[in-house]
Amino acid sequence: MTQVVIVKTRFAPSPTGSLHLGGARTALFNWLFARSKNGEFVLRIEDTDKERSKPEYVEEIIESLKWLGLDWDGEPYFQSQKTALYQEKIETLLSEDKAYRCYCTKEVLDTKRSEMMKAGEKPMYDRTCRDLEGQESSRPHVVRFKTPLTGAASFVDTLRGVVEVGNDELDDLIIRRTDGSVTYNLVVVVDDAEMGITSVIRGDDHIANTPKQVNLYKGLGYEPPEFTHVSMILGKDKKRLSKRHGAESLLEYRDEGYLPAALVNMLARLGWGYGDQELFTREELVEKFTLSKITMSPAVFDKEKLDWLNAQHIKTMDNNELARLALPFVQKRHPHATQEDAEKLIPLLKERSRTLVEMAEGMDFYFTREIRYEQKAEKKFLTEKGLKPLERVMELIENCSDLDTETLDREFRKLAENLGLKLKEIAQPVRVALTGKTVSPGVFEMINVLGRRESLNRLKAASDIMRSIESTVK
RNA sequence: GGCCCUAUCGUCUAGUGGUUCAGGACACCGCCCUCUCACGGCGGCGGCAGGGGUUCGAAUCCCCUUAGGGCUACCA
Repeated sequence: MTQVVIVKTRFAPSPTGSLHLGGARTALFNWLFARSKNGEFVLRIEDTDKERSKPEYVEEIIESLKWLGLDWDGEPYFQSQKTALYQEKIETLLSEDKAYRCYCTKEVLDTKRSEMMKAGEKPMYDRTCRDLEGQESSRPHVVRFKTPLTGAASFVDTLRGVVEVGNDELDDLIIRRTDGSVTYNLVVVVDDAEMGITSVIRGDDHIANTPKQVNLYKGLGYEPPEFTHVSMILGKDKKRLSKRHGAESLLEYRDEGYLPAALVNMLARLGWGYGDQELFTREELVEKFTLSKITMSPAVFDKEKLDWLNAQHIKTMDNNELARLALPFVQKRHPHATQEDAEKLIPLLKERSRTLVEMAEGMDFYFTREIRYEQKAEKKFLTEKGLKPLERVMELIENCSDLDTETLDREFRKLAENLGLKLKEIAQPVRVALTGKTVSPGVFEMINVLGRRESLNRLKAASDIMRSIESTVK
């Protein structure tokens, strides 16, 4: 009988803040590994810190993961609901003499620690209560795990190989607080083991915790899983990413008009590579992802590269889908905009927008009734000299049988030639007339979506201005 | 302080002892394309942190230094 080992990974955030880029990448790697192996990926909320855990953060984390498209198997698991299990494990450790009650107060511990620091010693618990006779459960106490006094704790990291730390470096860690609540190191071990997690993929800030946890695995009679520690994500100043670096929460990127596909691509390429390939779809990532290709060194997050990636994904995305994602951004500027409007305008903007915000801005011309001319644009292009050509353009649009871009292109060129002008000499004034700006989508495309009536209205308005200049001059 | 982790262009990375005076991408700078802005195409700038070993041969292996990061909580 062959035993098939199914891969099972987990993302285990503590709901003490928003999901940030580092956490999102950890989640992504766990998700990718599970999906690439046809395994399971579960979401576990580590809410054992009652003080700092907040339900709204749980909501935000879930919303972020959904936005990225990282779906988990089953229901989210909350550690706060599994206290009985943890208490049972602690009682077992106690009864097996693998843990003990410690009656030292926090104050005593704190002063001892600072004294040790002052004396230049290792600030460790002095194990006063480790071998105390007669353990009273009625007195206030914490429960500490009996870390072996000799030997070493080691584990295999997928990327780094064997990591070993002498047990003399390790403290007797607290596994249950005075108030009876349980602590992180105990709980992760129990859960990872009980849930059957085969591969723990987490931030390398946990690498120093792992040896302690390995001792716990042994003490509880569990087999440790495979560990993979992923590096941190840094800001431009090479410091750990924080508010100072701009967007901290993943949802801020959503609100700035980035595509989930682009964020996933970005996060994957930050600390992982597949030859020279830069652009990946989610499916390709699942297909090509391997743990061994993860980089161990910390990576600096470069927003300019995200911009580029976002533009690339915008360019290749299906128009309808893109319109759906862009619509909220358009409606923020123009509340009456519809899905149809967005779909009509997408082709004009998808080649020239880096974000959905830029895309929505680029659509302004379509929704604006009264064109407000930029001063520089007006002065340069709405001139007396430009009046005649503009009038000819109006005639052209009036008489043009079909306002598709090919016809317009052909007719505009013909007109330019007849007038002895370059195409740009008529295209620029028309652009200003239609948008008030010198930068916009192509004029033929704009005329096409605006339609004959509206295009003529705008050209008429511009020509009136040009005429008034003419009369002032005279 | 102690312990642990990391180190290729400004940034993300390819590279796992020899077809590499180190390849790609972003950014930047030229040129081309062009109705503007973009897109795109072509080209350029730019790197193995430093020092010792090992080896016929080192970006690749080992050691030291330096730099950055983490842990050292009744946080996770």
